[in-house]
Amino acid sequence: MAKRVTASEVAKALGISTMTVSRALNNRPNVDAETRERVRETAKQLGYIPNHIAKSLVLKRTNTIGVVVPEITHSFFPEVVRGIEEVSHKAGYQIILSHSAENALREKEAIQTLASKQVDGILISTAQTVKDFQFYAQVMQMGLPLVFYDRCVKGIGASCVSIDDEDSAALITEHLLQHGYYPIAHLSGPSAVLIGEARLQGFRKAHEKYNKTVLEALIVEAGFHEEGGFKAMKTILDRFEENLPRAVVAVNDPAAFGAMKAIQEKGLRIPEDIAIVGFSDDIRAELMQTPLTTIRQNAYEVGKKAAKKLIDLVQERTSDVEEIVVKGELVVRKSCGCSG
Amino acid sequence: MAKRVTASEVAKALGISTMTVSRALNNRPNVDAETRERVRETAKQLGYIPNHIAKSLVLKRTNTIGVVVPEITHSFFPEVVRGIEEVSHKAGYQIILSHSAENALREKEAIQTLASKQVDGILISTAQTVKDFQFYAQVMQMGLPLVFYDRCVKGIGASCVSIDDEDSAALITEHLLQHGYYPIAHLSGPSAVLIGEARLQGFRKAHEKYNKTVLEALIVEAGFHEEGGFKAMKTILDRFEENLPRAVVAVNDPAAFGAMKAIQEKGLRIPEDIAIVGFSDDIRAELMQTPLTTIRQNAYEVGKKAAKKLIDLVQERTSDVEEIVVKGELVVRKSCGCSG
DNA sequence: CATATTAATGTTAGCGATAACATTGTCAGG
DNA sequence: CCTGACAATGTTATCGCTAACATTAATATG
Repeated sequence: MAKRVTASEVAKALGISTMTVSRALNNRPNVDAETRERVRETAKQLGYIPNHIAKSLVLKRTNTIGVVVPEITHSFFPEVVRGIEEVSHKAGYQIILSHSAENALREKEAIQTLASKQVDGILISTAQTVKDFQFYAQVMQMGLPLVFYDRCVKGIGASCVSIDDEDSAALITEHLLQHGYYPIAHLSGPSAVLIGEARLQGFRKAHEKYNKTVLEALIVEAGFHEEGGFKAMKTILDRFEENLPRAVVAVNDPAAFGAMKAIQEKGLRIPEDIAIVGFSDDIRAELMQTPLTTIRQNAYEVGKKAAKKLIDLVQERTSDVEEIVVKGELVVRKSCGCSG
Repeated sequence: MAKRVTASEVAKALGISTMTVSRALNNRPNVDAETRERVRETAKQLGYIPNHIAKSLVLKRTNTIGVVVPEITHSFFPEVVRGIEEVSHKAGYQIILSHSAENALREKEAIQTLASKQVDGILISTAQTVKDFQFYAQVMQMGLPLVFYDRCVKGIGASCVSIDDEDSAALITEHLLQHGYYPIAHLSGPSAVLIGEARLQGFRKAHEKYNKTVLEALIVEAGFHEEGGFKAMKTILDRFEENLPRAVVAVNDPAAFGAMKAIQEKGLRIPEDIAIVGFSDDIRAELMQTPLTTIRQNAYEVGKKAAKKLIDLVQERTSDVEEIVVKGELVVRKSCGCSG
């Protein structure tokens, strides 16, 4: 590697001390205006690039934050990253991106590597396989600020930015109830996953608000994927052939897509015979033959808020533990039959 | 920040020198097996995390590569990043992700910041507004390896990994010619952009191969977006009402979507009246009413190959300048009417 | 048994920057 | 003209680690 120009070389070229060069380039006071100018010029001419590594070693601050993403491809996360990058960039921070690939071990390694690289803070969305939440607490005890986004771990004193799943699920369910749909089926997520649980809670909450009974038999576990949605919906269609629900709330869009297929295969019309809504505004939602009513999750906003919170912590502008919620937005399309 | 445990504290705890600790933890030879074990144990017990910043300062190597992405949201790039991350991670490198947002100035700043942070190399896809290619050359002269991905800059001695646009465009055009479609229109990209140019070349090449004349009037600039495709197609439909082309090769999928809308508004059928193909396998391509025949670009592979090449350069396993090409894959769907 | 060899460990210096203190020089005020 | 105050600059030490050389102790060799 061709060696880089250092501050002391700039100093030597000008016959002054390294310290003055440092002061001049960092806009410190007590530097003669003319000296400053000469330093700047010489630095530029010699192609001086400050060595941020050396700086970091002294200052104990890297202006870098670590971001751990469980799944890069899922369109939600790139949006989050965009938000993170936007805010970080403005604040003068760079991001080191790590991919845990939903793997607890890789996630742990990633965090350690980030700590080793002395990032000023970490943004993380936990991998699905993570069991040992204690580790996060340890990291925080080391004085490394940690903020969760999207998938949060509560009770360890970490701030957290997420989509309000419960409220959003309530919102979309209310939308159906309000338009007279009842009874409503729910294709639920895997029972162990928090997100699925929250959405189910929202589904119930909406019913309470409207004084309607939730028909437990109409809650069928579908998981997060299309096939699960298809199967779950088939189960419902078969079991309640004579007494079909008027509408379906799916735990997410892919599950809804599967369900729509099942409904159509049965020769039923959407939304006339059965209305259906999803969750997460998958890119395909508006492209379906019958565009899907759903909840748009503002991933970009999640990223921005999480980054802002982390940087506030890093810069000790606050030390509050917050649970920040980004509201979901109801996107009404044809599949619920409410638009017009 | 709670201060971290350092190697010398581990050393002190054991009554040995820092150097021995360093050697033990880095698996250097000439360390007594028992000592090594004791060091490891004590380090673990004290919660020692090596300071990679200090290490980098000495070794002049950060095990970090910079990645500059012009556009995070476009699904192509997250896939590339996934490929980069995959290969980098395996080789023990982390990535600093920068977003140029298609802005030449931001891109330049990003590169400088990355250089300042002493990344071992940079992967970059140029922002569309970049004019000053000389800057890349300067970066390389500083001894900072640079590999372009997807959008390349030639002639400055940088390696480059890209989709073979010309061949892919030829491939999909040939597919149409082979099935008897002629004449064929082309909705081209912005004339200044290399990618568009390459695809047009491929379009021509296919015609040559089949001894067909390219009808220049049927080449209309559409740009990369839906509206442009719509307008360009309308122009063609209006101008050649009596003598419509049998098929259309769009510069990319969004342009194709716009064109499809124009065709349908005109009351024509796809593919019966006019066949159409796109480029890039947008996620929507297979979800259209008439699923779109297109070229699938293996972004993941681009990322992997680019990262591999860069790391090879960084580790001086090679110094060859290569132009690596990832082949596009023809995805035949209904819109070209050739499937069955 | 003296010396060469090697394994295990220690010591010193330095990576490139900045903090903290030290030194100069200049000018105002008595 | 001397002194105090302050601006401009320099010096030294240090961040945490590792390279390179130095030292010690143990073993081998003739």
